[in-house]
Amino acid sequence: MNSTNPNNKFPESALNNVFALVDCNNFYASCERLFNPKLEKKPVIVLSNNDGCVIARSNEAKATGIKMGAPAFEFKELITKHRVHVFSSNYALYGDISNRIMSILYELAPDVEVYSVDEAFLDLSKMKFEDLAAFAKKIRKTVKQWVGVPVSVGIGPTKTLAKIANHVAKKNPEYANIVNLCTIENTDNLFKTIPVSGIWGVGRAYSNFLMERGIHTVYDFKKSDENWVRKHMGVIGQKTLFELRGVSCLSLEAFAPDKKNICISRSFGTPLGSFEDLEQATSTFVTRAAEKLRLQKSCARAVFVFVMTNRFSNTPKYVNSTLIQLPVPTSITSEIIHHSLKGLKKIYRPGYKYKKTGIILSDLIPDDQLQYGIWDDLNRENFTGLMQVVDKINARVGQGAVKFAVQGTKKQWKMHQERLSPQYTSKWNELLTIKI
DNA sequence: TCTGGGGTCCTAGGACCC
DNA sequence: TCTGGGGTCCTAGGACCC
Repeated sequence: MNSTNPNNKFPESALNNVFALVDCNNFYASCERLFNPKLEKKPVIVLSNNDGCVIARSNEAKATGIKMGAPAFEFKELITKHRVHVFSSNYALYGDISNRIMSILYELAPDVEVYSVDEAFLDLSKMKFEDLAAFAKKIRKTVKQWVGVPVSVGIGPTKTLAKIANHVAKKNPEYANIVNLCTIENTDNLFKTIPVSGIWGVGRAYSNFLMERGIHTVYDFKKSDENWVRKHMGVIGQKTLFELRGVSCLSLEAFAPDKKNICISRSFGTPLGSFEDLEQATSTFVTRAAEKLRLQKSCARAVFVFVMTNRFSNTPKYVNSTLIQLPVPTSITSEIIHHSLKGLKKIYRPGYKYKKTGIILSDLIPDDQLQYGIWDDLNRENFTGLMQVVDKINARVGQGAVKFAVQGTKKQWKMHQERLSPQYTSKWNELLTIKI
């Protein structure tokens, strides 16, 4: 390992830090409720693409026994029996609601790290200790009042502890969605009641590993030997251990770094057999990925293309992929499509029913560090200008307003979304109308 | 019938070099 | 009869997150 790797170093002590984690309660389900108040107190679930798996559940839905991440068809009976309201995922809606919530947090707190669509860390180190509880209440109240989504707030001296605090706040109604570990007398007693799997950074594999060795709770893990943890869980596990002991190893990252890979992939509603259909899907994926690429002002040096048949069915299976080095780092959609389709041709085999394909743009570099090849005969300036115009039109008129011919118009590969709610906040013709 | 999508980081081990 | 050692780079795979 590189000796300059900063990951080996821990601050001596960081007890003066205070972090908060603000996390939306059952976010997607709460978003669906916003425009549909009849759903209050009713079980609500949201499904993944193609209406496949359960990816969000209201508390009432959790109580019915519907499992997170499991295929929806396994719960058909429960859904009917408990009259669960089912929605296809509506990412345009959730993204917009998320932006509104985050902008409130930016307004209320000095330093914010948007960690995911429904979570943000706040650095409250500069805030007076006695003001923390009131501040957490203010966050909850403001977000609820201005946007309508309930949130939970966990506070602690490290990010990992703030995560745990949030976990406790959500699981135990008596805390009313706010837990501040800094003011709890004996956190060890609390930690004895939380399973080790509740720790941020301890997933399924590690929690099985730990439980087999008698480490069942957060408390057990916190008391584990540092070197043993380092040996079996690497530097990340060691950091987690330190964080649980109150030593801050993970700082607030206010600025999201550029992506190192950009991936677009989809499962198809109906499996595809023909090359033309896959070609249309693949070029559409490249188009979206290249938009994202240009948004962060990067160019890709390679593109990875993959295809696969349904891994669950008994039909003939085929999985293949190819990595294509682009002759010149580029963000020009047509150029990346050209190379991707060459790759697709290489791995396509007729006779299979393809369930999923995708592309990954990789080896990304900032677009101001380009080195053009000597034999490059493409007029890059013209194409870059064209891309800017296309991006502008699509941003204004709507995604896909201007397309490449190869993307086709039939969209054979479209998803199943039988229970999609309207884009209440981001499409003019789907705005909510209220009759008075 | 029906099983998501998009990311990151770390580590071990092989290739290669001197 | 002998068969080094240290370093870098790359990749695949495994872990995690939401």
